[in-house]
Amino acid sequence: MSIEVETPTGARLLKINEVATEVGLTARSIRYYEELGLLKPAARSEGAYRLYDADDVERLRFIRALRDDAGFSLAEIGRLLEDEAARARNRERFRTATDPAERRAALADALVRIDDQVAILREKEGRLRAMIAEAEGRRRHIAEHLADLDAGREPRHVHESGGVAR
Amino acid sequence: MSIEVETPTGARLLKINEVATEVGLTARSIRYYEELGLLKPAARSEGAYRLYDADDVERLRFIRALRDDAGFSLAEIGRLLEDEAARARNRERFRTATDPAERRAALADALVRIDDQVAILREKEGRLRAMIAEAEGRRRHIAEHLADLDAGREPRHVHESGGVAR
DNA sequence: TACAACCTTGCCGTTTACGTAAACGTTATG
DNA sequence: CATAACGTTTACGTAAACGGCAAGGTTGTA
Repeated sequence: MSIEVETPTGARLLKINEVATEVGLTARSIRYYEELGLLKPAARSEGAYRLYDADDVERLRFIRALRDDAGFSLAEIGRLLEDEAARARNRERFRTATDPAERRAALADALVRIDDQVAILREKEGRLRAMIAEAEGRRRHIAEHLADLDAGREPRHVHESGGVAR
Repeated sequence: MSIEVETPTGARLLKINEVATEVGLTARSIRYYEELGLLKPAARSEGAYRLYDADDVERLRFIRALRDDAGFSLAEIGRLLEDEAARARNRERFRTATDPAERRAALADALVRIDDQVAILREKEGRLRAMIAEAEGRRRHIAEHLADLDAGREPRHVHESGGVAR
């Protein structure tokens, strides 16, 4: 009996090592994330194999980026993405809603959550930019001293040899 | 006998808990960073108390920012800041150099290292910005669906309920 | 000089984020 | 239908980044 389960839209579902390769994680990490409630595979095979759809893959990619690029802890990521139970509820809520008002509400919720995510990412970006600005300040300071030296001028009061990076 | 050791420029040296409060770290963390070779206090008191100067404080602030704001591991921070032995060497090299060419070389080295730091921070910023852009893409996608719904139009093919954040 | 308030070096404990192996079930293929 | 190649759960192991003692020495002040 084949495992070739298909999603409603016809896309293939991936087994854990397939998604792992796809998104650049290990199967162990993915299972761990599930244990933490960060994501649940869209389905399980007859024999209990985890099966992931495109949406899961996207979520895993996002998790990885939040971890590697943004440097968030898994706990923070959990808060950012909300818990998996709510995700499943909202997913079903949208999929099965016959009432347009219901579907609208689900989308509106998703919008608010994304706005929160963007705000948090923007704040982090701001702090990073501040650090860069500071580092460039130190750079200018040193370059200035260097210029003074090259111009034969004596440094007035070299209070330090140049700040953090010596 | 007082501990009031003074730096060449007359500034007071701080004891570990004083710097800890100053930069927002714990004494334990600071000792751990020393153990990892991230920084060594400028001096020790007669009775072996750690004594930090303004330069150390600045370095600790930078370490903290790299950890909290940029999300680097202590190992990465170590690579970014180079090892403490080199720091001490270069510090002494600059302080004691009578020859301007020597001093120039020390400053030039510092400049190169800061440039590296800035480049690494910039790269991180780039990845963060990419994430933000992606999140905003998702946001637009959802907003569009929402607009369609509100306009009474039927969604053409709601392949998902909205991406990562549901 | 007595003493509280700090500091020192061990050293063991804890949380996070997985790695790794055991023992066993599942799936695709010849 | 045999079997290799994958998957499952369970559980113990580990590196990173500290927290928190204990046992003792140091410092500023009364």
